[in-house]
Amino acid sequence: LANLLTRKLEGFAPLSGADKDLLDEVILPSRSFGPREDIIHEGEGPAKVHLVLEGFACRYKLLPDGSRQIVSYFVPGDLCSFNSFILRTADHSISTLSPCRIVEIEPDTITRMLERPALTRALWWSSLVDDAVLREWLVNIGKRSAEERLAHLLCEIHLRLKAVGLAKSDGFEFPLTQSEIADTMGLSVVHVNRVLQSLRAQGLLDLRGRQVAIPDPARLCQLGQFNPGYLHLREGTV
Amino acid sequence: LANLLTRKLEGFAPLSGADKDLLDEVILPSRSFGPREDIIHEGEGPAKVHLVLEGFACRYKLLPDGSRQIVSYFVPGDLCSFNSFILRTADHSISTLSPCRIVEIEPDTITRMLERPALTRALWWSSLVDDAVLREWLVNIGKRSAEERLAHLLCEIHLRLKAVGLAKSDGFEFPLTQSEIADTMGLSVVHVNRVLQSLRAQGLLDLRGRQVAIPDPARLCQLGQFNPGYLHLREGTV
DNA sequence: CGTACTATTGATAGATATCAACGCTGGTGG
DNA sequence: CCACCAGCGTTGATATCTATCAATAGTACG
Repeated sequence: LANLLTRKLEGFAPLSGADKDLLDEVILPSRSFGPREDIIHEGEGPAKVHLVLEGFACRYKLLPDGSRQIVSYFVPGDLCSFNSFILRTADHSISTLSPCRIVEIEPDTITRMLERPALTRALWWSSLVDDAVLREWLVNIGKRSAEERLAHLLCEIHLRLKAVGLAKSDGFEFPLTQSEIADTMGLSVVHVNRVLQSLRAQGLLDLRGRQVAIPDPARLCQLGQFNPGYLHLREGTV
Repeated sequence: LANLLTRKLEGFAPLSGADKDLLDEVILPSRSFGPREDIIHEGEGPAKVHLVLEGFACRYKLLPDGSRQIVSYFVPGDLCSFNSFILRTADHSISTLSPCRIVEIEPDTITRMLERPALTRALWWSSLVDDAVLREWLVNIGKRSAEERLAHLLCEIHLRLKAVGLAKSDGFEFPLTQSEIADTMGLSVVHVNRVLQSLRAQGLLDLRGRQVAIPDPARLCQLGQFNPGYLHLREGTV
């Protein structure tokens, strides 16, 4: 299992040996989290930066009526709370979805990383890609039907997981609940269930247990109007 | 008319005299744009960074069916295309909404700004706040009814404009078309029109011409579940 | 073997989109 | 100066999508 962070940051530009050594050091002590465990609570002050090594996590916001909107997923290789390094208080919470292995990076270490121009640029790039994903999610929820939304989401996750070597070309492990998918897509659980069945019936997507099968990725991309440009991956990784 | 960029960046932390001098120099040559004029096209390579001095602009993405989703607004003091400084190609377009006065900042100048730690941090902070706004938009579109959405949007713009001295406590200039609002909120024009009428009838919001009146901001905030924390403004500015 | 969460199904209600039409306004050209 | 035109706001009628409510069945887990 190579260094996922290195692998991800090199999706932007190659790093020097010294940079990679530092990254190897960064990911040393990792911690296990159970599923549905909060990592950062809304309103908390600056904290460590978190890096997901294994499992799925998410950023979410709670609404007054108790419902929640998930605003990002984190898959292995993703940095979660980089912004908490700068902002005074978190405006959202972060929690695991599945069991996770996570590195908690100390502010000092971050500072050391930011002393290296190539790393700084790579981290910056990475956070800009996160922004791009967020914008695409906004488009997804704002403009697409429930069926298109789900197709698009699964295409995105598929590609993101492939980029870190965690997906086969015809499927991947996806340990989310239908209710969590609903919270992500701004849909009700019932409707998510029906749309998933419809996709299954069309042979586009089979989500059962913690496993997704995508028999024909191209067809799913077409339905979801999925254009991977916003992920800013290098050619080889797509 | 003070330097809006300075004013905005000092919303994070005070800047030194030298930093402010540099910012004063940065905003020197500005350019006028008409309404509905594209500034950056999706797919273009790295370009200048843009700073809005006057007017409203937006970031948007086009969909295959020709409709568009607006994913951010830019008001005076906002930096538009900071990411194009790093990413290879833009995954979205930027265009004016109203007539605008805009500064085009050369990459060299940006580099000079980034040589100053306090400015770097302030710019970073600013982009993190943009992210936070984007997340809140996602919540807005994902979870709130059309009426709540519009209320929330107008509360946000109200506060953002107040932070740069461009709004009175009971209203502001808002030169957007109902169709542009619809493209922002993931709603149809017709529905936006009806919701606006309903809000007007409730005495919460009067949008006519290019002017918005908000007789009772507190009541509007309540309807929109608007909690300004995500804007990360300093106390004084709220 | 309960208990609790997850997936599923049916029936119904509500919100929002779509289609079509019309008036108003500001600008433009004759 | 007036007539025309395009874009915007508005209205009504209807269709579609998605939420909500309620109930049941499967599944994991102590």
